[in-house]
Amino acid sequence: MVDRSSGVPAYRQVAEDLREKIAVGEYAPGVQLPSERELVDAYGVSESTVHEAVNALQSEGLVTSEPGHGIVVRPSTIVLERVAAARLSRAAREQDGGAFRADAATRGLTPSAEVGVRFEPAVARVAARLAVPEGSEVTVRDRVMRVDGVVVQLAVSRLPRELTRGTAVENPDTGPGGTYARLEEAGHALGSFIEHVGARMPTPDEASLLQLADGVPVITVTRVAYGADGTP
Amino acid sequence: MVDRSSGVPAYRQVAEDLREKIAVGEYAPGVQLPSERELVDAYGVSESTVHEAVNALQSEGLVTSEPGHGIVVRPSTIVLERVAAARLSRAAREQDGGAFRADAATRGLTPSAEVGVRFEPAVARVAARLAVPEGSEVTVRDRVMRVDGVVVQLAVSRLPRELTRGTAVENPDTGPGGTYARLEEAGHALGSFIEHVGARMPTPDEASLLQLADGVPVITVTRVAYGADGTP
DNA sequence: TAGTGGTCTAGACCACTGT
DNA sequence: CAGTGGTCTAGACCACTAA
Repeated sequence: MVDRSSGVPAYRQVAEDLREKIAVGEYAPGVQLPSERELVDAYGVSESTVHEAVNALQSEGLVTSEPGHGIVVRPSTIVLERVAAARLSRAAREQDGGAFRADAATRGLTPSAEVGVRFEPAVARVAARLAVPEGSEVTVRDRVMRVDGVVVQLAVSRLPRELTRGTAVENPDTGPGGTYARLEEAGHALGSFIEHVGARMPTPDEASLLQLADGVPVITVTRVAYGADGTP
Repeated sequence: MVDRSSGVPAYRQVAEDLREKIAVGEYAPGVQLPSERELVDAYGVSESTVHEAVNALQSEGLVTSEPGHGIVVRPSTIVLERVAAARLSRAAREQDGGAFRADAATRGLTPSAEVGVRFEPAVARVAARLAVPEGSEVTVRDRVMRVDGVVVQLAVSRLPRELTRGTAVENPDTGPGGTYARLEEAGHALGSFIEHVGARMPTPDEASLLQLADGVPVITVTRVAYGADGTP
C-alpha cells in the first residue's frame, strides 16, 4: 500500500518498493514479477499508476516487459570486452588482424563485420579534429560489427582522403592488419592515440541495431590517431 | 498530426517528431519546446499521450522539464576528464597527489573529497578479486568527490586489512600521494592495474548525489591494482 | 493570476502469449 | 480462451513559476 500523505508520488513509491525487492533478491534475475493487475490490488492504485512505475523501472534497465510474458527482472550480461593493454600495438595488429578480432578471439567467439565506404566533405567539427580544411574530402568507413551474429559495436572512421587515396583503406576489406596497417605501408607511421570515452543513451536507430532493451546505455569511444609526425 | 493507421503508437510518433526537430536544430539546446497543451493541439492527441512522449525524451536524456519552466532541450556537458596517459604512474602521484586532483587541476578546478573509512568482512566477489579468504577483514574507503562543490564521482576502495593496518590508509586523509603512495612506503611496490569500464543507469541514490537528470547514465570503472609480486 | 508540467483515475480497446 | 502488458482518452487536481 502506498502512503498518500507523504507527498511522494504513488508511482514512485511503487517503483521504489519494487526496486528494493529486486535489490534484496526477493525478485531474482529472470523471475517474473506479479502482474500489473495484481500490483494494482497490492498497492491500491490505478492501473495507469502501476504501469508508470513499471515504465520507470524499464527506463532504468532493471526489468523488461512483454505482453503475455509479464514483467521480468533483467540479468546483467557482458557481451564483449575490449582488452586495452597493447590493444593497438603494431605487434598485436600483425598477429591478429585488428583489435576487434582479437577481443572476440579471447572469448572464443566468431567476429564479423559489415563495412561501407563513402566520401563526404568535412564539416567543421571533423575538420578541426583531423586538421584539414573545412569542406575537404574525407573518407568515411561505416562498420557494423558482430560476434556470433549479434551486433555488438558500431564504428565510424574518418580519414583525410589524401591519406587513403589509392590504398585498400578505400575498399570495404582493408586486408590483414586493417586500416592502420595500410596507412603504415603508405608511409604514415603511427605515433599515438587519444581516446575519449563517454556514455549516453542510444538513439532509436542504435537501440534497434544493437537490440538494446530500454534503459541500457551505450559507451562511446572517440579515438584520434596521430602519426609519428603528429598529424591526426 | 499523427498517423492513426500506421500501427506506430501515437506517443512514439510525437516523440520521434520532436527528436527529429531537436536533431536538425529546429529546437536548439537551451530552447524551450512548445507547451504540452500546444503539442496536444498540434498533434491532435490527448494530454497524457503528449506527456508520455515528453517522458520518453526525458528518459533518453534529450530534454528536461520543470513545472512553470516548460520543456527545454538539454545541452550536453562534460564536467571532468580523466586523462589516462601515465595517470597512475609514480611520477604523477608524487607531483600531484593523486589522479583525481590532477584531472581537476588540468581544468583549473578546485577538487575536494569527503572520505569515510570502515571495515567489513569480504563477501564472495570481493574475496575473489582480492585473493583473500571469504569473510576476512577488508578496509573500505568511501569517497564522494567534488570539483568546485559539485559531486562528480563516487568511489569505493577495498583493500585487505593486512595491507593497511597501521598505515595512513586507514585514516580519512591518507596524505600526499594517496593510498598508493602509502602502500609503496609499506613495502608493497605496485606492479600493474587492470580497469574494467562499463556504463549503466544510476541508482536513485547515485542520481540524486550526482544531481543527474533523467536519462543520464554513469560510467563505472572497476580497477584492480596488482603489486609487483602479483598480489591484488 | 495565468500558464506550466506532474500526477492520478476509471475505463476502454488492442495485440500478444500461453493453455 | 483467459491473462498479459501497451496504448489512449477525458477529465480532474496539484505545485510550481513568472508576470
